[in-house]
Amino acid sequence: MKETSLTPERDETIYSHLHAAICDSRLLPGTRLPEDTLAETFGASRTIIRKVLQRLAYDGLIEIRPNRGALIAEPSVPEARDIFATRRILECGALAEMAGKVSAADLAALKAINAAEDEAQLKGDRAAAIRLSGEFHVRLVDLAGNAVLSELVARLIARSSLIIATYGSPISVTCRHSEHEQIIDLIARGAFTEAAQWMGEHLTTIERSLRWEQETPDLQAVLREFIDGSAAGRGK
Amino acid sequence: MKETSLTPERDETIYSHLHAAICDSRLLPGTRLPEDTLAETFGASRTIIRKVLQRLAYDGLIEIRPNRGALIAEPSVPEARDIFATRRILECGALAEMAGKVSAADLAALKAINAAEDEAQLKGDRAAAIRLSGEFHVRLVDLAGNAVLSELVARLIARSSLIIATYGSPISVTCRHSEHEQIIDLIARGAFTEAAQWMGEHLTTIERSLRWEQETPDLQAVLREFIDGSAAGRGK
DNA sequence: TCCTTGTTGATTGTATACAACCATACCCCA
DNA sequence: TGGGGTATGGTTGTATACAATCAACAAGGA
Repeated sequence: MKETSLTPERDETIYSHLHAAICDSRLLPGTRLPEDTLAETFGASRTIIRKVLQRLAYDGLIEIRPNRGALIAEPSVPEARDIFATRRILECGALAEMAGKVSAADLAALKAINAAEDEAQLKGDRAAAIRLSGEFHVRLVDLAGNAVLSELVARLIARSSLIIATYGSPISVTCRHSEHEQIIDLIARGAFTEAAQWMGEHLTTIERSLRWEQETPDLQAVLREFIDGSAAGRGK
Repeated sequence: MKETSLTPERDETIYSHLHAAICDSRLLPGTRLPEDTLAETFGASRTIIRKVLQRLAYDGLIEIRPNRGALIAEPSVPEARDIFATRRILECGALAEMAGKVSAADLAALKAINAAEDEAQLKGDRAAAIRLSGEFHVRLVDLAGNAVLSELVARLIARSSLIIATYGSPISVTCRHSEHEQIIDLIARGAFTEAAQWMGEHLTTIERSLRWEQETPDLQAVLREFIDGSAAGRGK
């Protein structure tokens, strides 16, 4: 891959690199992003880095705390629920507006993505599986032919990968292959209402597979348990 | 109006000033926004102005052309249609999730906004009427209790004011008072499904009241017609 | 031991200088 | 007279220097 594009739009390439790294869970929530480090890494000045960081903050992928620097966002539980609820509204709405706009080639492209995701899952490539799963949802919404809608959904899906990185269990974090297949079949049959209903349940399934409770390491309780254990069992 | 806030977060205040000016149609689509001029006006350096402009560009309220500066965005017809279609999906979806969350105080607040809009309309204060009409929609969606959804809708409504500024006829550009009233009534009765349906039709009504045709002065056609007219003496 | 307070190092916030670029206007040549 | 190449002014793009801020640490006193 090109290391740095010397000519134009360095900020664009830096942005996409960071965006990809976050969505692939190669940069985990909570990771700090000092401007100097990034500037050195990408061979750019802090001015460029700053522009990129602001854009990522708008996307909700990082958080910029005044005077304290940027870090990969850690979505709160309410925020995560809101994101999935909004995705349900948007993606189901997209399906409802898709009637008569879907070609056979579109369906074939979706199937290809689905197959690639399946393969990645079998090979144990978790990052690729998550990325392809997201791409399936994005491409699906694209079929509605609404650029504004597509962009909103793409952003929410990027944030969803942060949610999965924060709350997902190591296994079964991504969509079940069969559910995507089912949606494709329903669209092929022109059953858009049923497809939308399936999509709603599909997203609910993903949301349910997350572990909301583990948030907040609960330092107090952990330490107390440790002290109790050492006090009752072996002396200090 | 306050000229400059000397203390902190100048960018925030500058942003909100510009945002308000755009949404109130005091800055019309196509207006150029040179960095120097803005910097001088607000008493800040170009660094601050740049940050604000990027944020406005992200909101879709201005367009930044590389090396050529920023200008108030002029939404294209397809973009405008997409924005309204997306609003329909989101606002109707919000209504559907509102069951059991609406208090009497919420309804009273909506009625107050509606009354204020009505008053502004009677007084002929077009800017205030547009602003209050938008505020009604935003506050309504807030009742769903989904912060992510609220933010998306708020952004789309801000862009809608640009659409109205570009394509709206001088009269009847804003929502009809009675339609907002009707939605409040339906919510008060707990008829959220009907309210969502009404909202959909309401947004379609707004969209239909715009004049899509006048966009693109159609230079080619105009000139050809002119030439034909002078050449043929009258017409074809 | 705990709390307070001053210092220090690192990091971000802002302004400004300079380079790059585009659009206009001008001039020369056919 | 018109077309094309070229200066020029004005505007944006980028880097860097400096100021402001915060967190961590150390030292002093109760």
